[in-house]
Amino acid sequence: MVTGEIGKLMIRFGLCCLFVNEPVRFRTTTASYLKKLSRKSRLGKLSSICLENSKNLQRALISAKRMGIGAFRISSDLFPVYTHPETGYHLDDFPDAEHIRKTLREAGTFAVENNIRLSFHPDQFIIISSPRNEVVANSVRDLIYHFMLADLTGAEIINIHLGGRYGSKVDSIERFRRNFEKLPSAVRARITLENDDISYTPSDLHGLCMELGIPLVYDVHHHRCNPDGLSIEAATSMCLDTWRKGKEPYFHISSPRDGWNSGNKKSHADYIDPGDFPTHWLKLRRNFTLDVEAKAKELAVQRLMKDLRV
DNA sequence: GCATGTCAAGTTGTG
DNA sequence: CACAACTTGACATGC
Repeated sequence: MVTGEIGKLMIRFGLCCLFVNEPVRFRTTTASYLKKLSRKSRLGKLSSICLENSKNLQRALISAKRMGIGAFRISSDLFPVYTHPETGYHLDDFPDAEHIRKTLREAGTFAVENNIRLSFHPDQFIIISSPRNEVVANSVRDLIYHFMLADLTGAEIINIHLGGRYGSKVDSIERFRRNFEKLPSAVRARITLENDDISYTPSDLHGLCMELGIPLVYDVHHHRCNPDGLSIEAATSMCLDTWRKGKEPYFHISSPRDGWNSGNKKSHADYIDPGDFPTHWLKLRRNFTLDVEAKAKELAVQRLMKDLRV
């Protein structure tokens, strides 16, 4: 059983990228270090990091299964600095390329067999709505990198934000719409959009998502930081609209580290305050996945599952 | 061996 | 105008 069961409702709890108490350690490196190495030793080092990270993904899923965690967000750094302009590389450049592919496919099979959903959440540099062509081009490249990993592991979701405002949200949404078409259709099929904590609310994104067929990931913490006048109930149902039947919606939750009355509501706390979980969600008639964004990682997921079963 | 400084990228908001 | 915050630890380096 990978889902929390509350009455008839099934909530699938998700962990983001890392564990604090499990023997799962993802390695990384930096472009400035790689630049000092010859091409051969550079590729050797990267190959061994990527292979180890792929094995760690398997370990991560085994741990998730044991804990009843039903979704896992894979770190964008699984293959470090893959799209860097100077030290970027391709999987086929590696001595261990086939071994890495096999390891990632096995992780994907394990996820399917154990009903664990996989996703990616590329970071803040991926901006499809930027007025700067170079930023858009880099973002497209990075999304294609994410797609490669998603294809190997079977991850169904690549979740991004709309981007900056650049003085006009309406114009920026229009640019997103145009630039989105530049993505290969296989990549587009995995993209979701999430409301953010400073600019784009569920109301801002709903029309675009409906038109382009992009599922809207509802982050209730961001909605509280960056409200649009909609109640949580209304925003939830607006986001659910964008997920076609049979596709399980994603929600995100977190609690503010310094409390709701502080100047800084955005930083994430170690754990989720159960009071921040919208009671309305317990009455939904649809199953959903809830990614828990909390610093205590799997401990926070386990605590929230326990708190909600009371 | 341990402490420390560094790390590719964009954008916004604060001081 | 400069810098921190999103996230975020892990690594190489230097003592």
